[in-house]
Amino acid sequence: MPIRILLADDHQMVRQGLRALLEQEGFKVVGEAADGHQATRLAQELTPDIAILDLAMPLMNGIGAAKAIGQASPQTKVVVLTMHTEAQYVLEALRAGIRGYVLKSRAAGELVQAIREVSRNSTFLSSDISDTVVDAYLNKVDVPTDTLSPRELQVLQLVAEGKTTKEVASLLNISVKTAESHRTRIMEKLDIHETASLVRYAIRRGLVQP
Amino acid sequence: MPIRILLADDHQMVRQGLRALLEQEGFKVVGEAADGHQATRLAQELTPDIAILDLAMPLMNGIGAAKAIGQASPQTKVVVLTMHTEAQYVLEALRAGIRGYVLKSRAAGELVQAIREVSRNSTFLSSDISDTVVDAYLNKVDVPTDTLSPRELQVLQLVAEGKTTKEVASLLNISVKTAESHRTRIMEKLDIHETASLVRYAIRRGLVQP
DNA sequence: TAATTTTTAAGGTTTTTACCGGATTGACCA
DNA sequence: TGGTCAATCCGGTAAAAACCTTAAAAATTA
Repeated sequence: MPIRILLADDHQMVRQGLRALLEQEGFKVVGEAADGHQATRLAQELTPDIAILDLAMPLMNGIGAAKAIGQASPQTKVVVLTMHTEAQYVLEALRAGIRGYVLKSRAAGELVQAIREVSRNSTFLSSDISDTVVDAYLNKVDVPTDTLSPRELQVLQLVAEGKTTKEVASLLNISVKTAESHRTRIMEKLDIHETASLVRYAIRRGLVQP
Repeated sequence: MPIRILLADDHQMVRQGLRALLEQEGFKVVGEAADGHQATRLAQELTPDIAILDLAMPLMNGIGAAKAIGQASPQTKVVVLTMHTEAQYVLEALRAGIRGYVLKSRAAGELVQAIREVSRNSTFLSSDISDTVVDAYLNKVDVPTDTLSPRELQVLQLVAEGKTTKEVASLLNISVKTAESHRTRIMEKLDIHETASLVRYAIRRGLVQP
């Protein structure tokens, strides 16, 4: 029985390319998602063996999606596929429970290898990921953590993407007032008082692309 | 005789995926490049019919590569493949002599269509490209793009720094209304509709630090 | 279990934006 | 030299968004 895969990347063209590559290798791509929300919903519905998640996605980024999928479909193992080599991203992903971390700058063979390793319960990190990062994770060295709650991170990402409070509310299925509350609280916590600074903060945190 | 294609994108995995898709369609990918320099060299060496260029590449970006290829291999037609929908990217690309502009967020079919159109000397723009840009292009109207006036750049920077419109006005010794109309005009020019996107644009332009 | 944080929400107020308009200056061009 | 156009400037009004305060389930943690 082929390994069943969910593919999440915000660029349809990239997804189609990856699908072609993966199907050549005998994997079965059972679903595609363009954002973290959709990925989570599809993971719950399809319970794929592997979810391949881009880190930079709108509405909900890869980290958020990894956590959500861990809840919605525990048997699904997550492989992150990204351009980011920075330690911060890797560690955050590992803490979110991902099993593989593959760089887009590497050959497709690495993704294939990652899928095979992860699906037999091992882990896989692209060869460019420094050993120090892994050490840091294993030794549980303290890295400055976000004081923001998961929900707040979600709201922050959406705000930084340019969503209005109304849009945020409807995307998260909460009232406008609640969305407002979240944003107010984020600003309080971060001691930030304008949207522009919030956007810059979100970019520094890697929640959105510049 | 199949259409001969040069593929340039800084992510090997994406290139491999696109190659798979294009070869399924009967095109012949004769070369791959990971940056603008390499793309230019290969274009000169291989004189492909079509060069597909990502805009975001190291060493030399897609625009620079498009111009260089126009010199090095005049018979090669350039199709830009990117995630950017902003007017200034599109127009800049058009001015650099590109023949197709395709968004990565669209289906691969659009890239195929673009290749066919361009290779028979037509042009192709992805359907998400704003109508105003298309109009500007079709009417050959010289629409100002990133040619923000000095005053507008000033306002943009202040806005991106988190200054309120009121603060901008007082810093520049103009009325709030004037500051507002500057910002409105900036957004018009850039085809951007929220402050958050404006901030991200300013960061990309290097006007402010993230 | 108790304490705390998170997430949710509303009512009333203030601020900002969107959209309409027009005026002036200076540069460029036919 | 008169016309055009971009840049700069400013105002009114209606709508939208943000802000302030309060608060109560729900989830987490101690």
